[in-house]
Amino acid sequence: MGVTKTDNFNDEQNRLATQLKAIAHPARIAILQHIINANACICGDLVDELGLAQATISQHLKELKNAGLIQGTIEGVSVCYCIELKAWKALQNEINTMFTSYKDVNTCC
Amino acid sequence: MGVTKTDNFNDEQNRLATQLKAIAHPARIAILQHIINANACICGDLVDELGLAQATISQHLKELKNAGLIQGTIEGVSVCYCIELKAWKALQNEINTMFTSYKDVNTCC
DNA sequence: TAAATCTATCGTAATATTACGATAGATAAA
DNA sequence: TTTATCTATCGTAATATTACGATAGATTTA
Repeated sequence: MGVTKTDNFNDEQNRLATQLKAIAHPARIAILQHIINANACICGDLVDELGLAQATISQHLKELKNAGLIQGTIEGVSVCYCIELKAWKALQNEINTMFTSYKDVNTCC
Repeated sequence: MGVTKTDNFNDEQNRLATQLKAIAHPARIAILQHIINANACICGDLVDELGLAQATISQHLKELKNAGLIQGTIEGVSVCYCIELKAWKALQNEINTMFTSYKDVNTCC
């Protein structure tokens, strides 16, 4: 198969999984870190930085855009990408909620 | 292709991506939530809870184990799983570091 | 207008992931 | 010992992901 059985899970679980998948790739992590470090935005120099083909970078950027985590603005001939603060904070929150929901009570096996 | 070019990225980026991938699936999120909610541990009732085949659940558990996020203890005929606190906290920290590294300075596009 | 530059998309090949039935192995119960 | 119960693994089919060359579209420069 290869199809995730989305119906078996609730919306929250599916949405969180989708967003996590968006950042669960070294290239996309590197892209996000680069955008963050540049403080402002970044365009096609990601291609030089990451050593991946231009088509590949573009594809990764698209996935981050689809996840709503970044936003692109056309600037002349190039495109400037930056973090979408709202979605960024929201995802951070959701992840944190999951992680902090585990209280270490020594009742485990 | 389909092979991630691991060599293009540093160890931190690759490790983080691997662990994120481990939790970037609704079934595995549901499994983690279930383990957390049960407070102690959980065995094969995940099969009843999630509506996935036993082989599928076992496979997901294996991936979480491989990521070091859970730990299983044999208890008679069944196996009891629980969160691996150390790895859990470590991942939470790494993720949080990434998210908080973004300071919203209004210099973006 | 023509050439140059940058990015997105298409098509495609290689590989990974997801799910499940079948089955094996291990322990408990009869 | 035999049977029942539970979990892991194997094999496999369906689908998704990753990467890249080629190319198209859009804008700027010459």
